[in-house]
Amino acid sequence: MPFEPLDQYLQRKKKLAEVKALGDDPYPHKFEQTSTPAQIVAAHGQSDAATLESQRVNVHTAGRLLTLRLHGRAGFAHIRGDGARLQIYVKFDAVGERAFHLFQLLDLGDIVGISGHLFRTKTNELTVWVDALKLLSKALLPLPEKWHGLADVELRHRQRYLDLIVNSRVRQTFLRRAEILRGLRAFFDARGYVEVETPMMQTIAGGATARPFITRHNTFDLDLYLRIAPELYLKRLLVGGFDRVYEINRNFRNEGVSSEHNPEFTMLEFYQAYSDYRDLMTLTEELFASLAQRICGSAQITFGDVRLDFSCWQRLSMREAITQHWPVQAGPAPDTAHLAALGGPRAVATRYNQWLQNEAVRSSAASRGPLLEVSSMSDGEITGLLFETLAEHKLIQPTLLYDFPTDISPLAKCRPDDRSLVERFEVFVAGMELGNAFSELNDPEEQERRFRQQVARGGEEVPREVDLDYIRALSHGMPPAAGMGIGIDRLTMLFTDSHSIREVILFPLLRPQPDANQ
RNA sequence: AGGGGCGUAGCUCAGUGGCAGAGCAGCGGCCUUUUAAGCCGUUGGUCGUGGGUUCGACCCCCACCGCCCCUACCA
Repeated sequence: MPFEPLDQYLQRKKKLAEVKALGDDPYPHKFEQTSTPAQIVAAHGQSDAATLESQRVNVHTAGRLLTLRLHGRAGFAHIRGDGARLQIYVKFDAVGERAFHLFQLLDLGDIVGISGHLFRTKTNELTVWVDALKLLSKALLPLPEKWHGLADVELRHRQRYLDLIVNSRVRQTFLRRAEILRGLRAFFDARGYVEVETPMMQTIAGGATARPFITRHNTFDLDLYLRIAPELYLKRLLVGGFDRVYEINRNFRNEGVSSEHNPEFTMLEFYQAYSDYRDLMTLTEELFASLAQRICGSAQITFGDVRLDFSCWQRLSMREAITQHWPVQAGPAPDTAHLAALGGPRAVATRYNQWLQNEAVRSSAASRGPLLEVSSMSDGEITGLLFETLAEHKLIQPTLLYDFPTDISPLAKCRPDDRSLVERFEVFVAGMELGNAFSELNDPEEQERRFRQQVARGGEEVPREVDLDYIRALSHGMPPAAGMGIGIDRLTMLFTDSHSIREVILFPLLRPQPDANQ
């Protein structure tokens, strides 16, 4: 079917017919490439004209035509393959009438195969002196503008293929994402972890609190949820005797989109038997430092206008974070003992709300933020909310935040000395939550009790029923273990200096356009 | 979901209450070492969509659609 711009589409169809009339197949099956443009540039980018002349390096290579400068009976062009640009020179005398005619029929965006030898032009650019030319694929649609490229963010995401052709930074970002995944696998493989895959379609969406997507299996006549976390299955594997497992794959959460959220996102989850969350704190610091080293060549990386140092971590309890980031204008900061006391968090939240209201009265302008709605919340939930409101986005340098309230951590083991807290920490960098880890609760009776509490409280983010098979698995005995989840998309944002999650997901979810098929 | 911003040629962008613009891409020429090639000529528009105000709307007003940013939910 013809696409816009129609005039150019039809023009290119006409050229395609002329190519066929020359006896050429515009879509041949293969082309023997001896080296890619990237390999040629890498191997000969430094060779001078005399060296190239004496060596006479012959190449067969291919790529997409990006620029074209015709000078009558000769012409220059750039092709790009494997991420690198290579100039080619096509001369009537060198290729003959028929091939030169084919050359004149080419459009920007066509994919061509060429053979010839390397030389340097007057301006000293490495160039292929073409002696044979073949069209490998006709492009019926034009490329975006060669100088400014494709800037419209929406178009870049909807037509990522164009973005990748035209914007080399985008290619670099996704190559780096792949390198991060390789680095993660290398890290865990080297430590004796087994990579596994667990169900993404589940009958009970557990392992996190989030609204799930629902889908349907026809033959079983069964509603299924797309998983919100692999956690409960990975821990079944701990029961089964895989003492170290990891999984890297998609989770699906039916929530809004933002620069830090996409409904499907990639998580790494790993579990390590006979360990607790302290071991994972150490492991986390090693992991981030080794990734930074592997990806950026240093433990320090640049993100926006800040320098992040992964060789130097801050460890902070949730209560300390609230105390430290309490707004000075709102009066004296609450101390951690106050936050730990029964009813303390509620009193602190009330004081915060009163300050907000006074502030709103004083300056008729917009208030500093919405009031905290804490009436139906427990102390632990309020503590979590206070942290998110006051401190989360201020944790820029790598931080391990620990001492989470038990009420917001149904899968974590309590601290032996304080049952209102669990052995859990989260990783914050650049104001983003990147990871979540804890000592895994393996007492089946306590786990069942906590699940039942959750279900009783209800809400769309909580499963409607208890995952009894998981409780049964725990009842067979799960070794003491620690586990962690790391958001790969956000991790990639950090290491590619990207400030929207949509820049690190090849095809982020966008609302379909009504005329998308026209 | 709420607030703010944006939407003009295939792409990148100007523009004004009074004939719709440029560069690139395209098309026709000239050109056998150019590189944002150049020179001459030229095609291309439902100005996001639908209403309204006006003698007249791309411009002002309203609604809707899409994207971006902030806030909320969330990782």
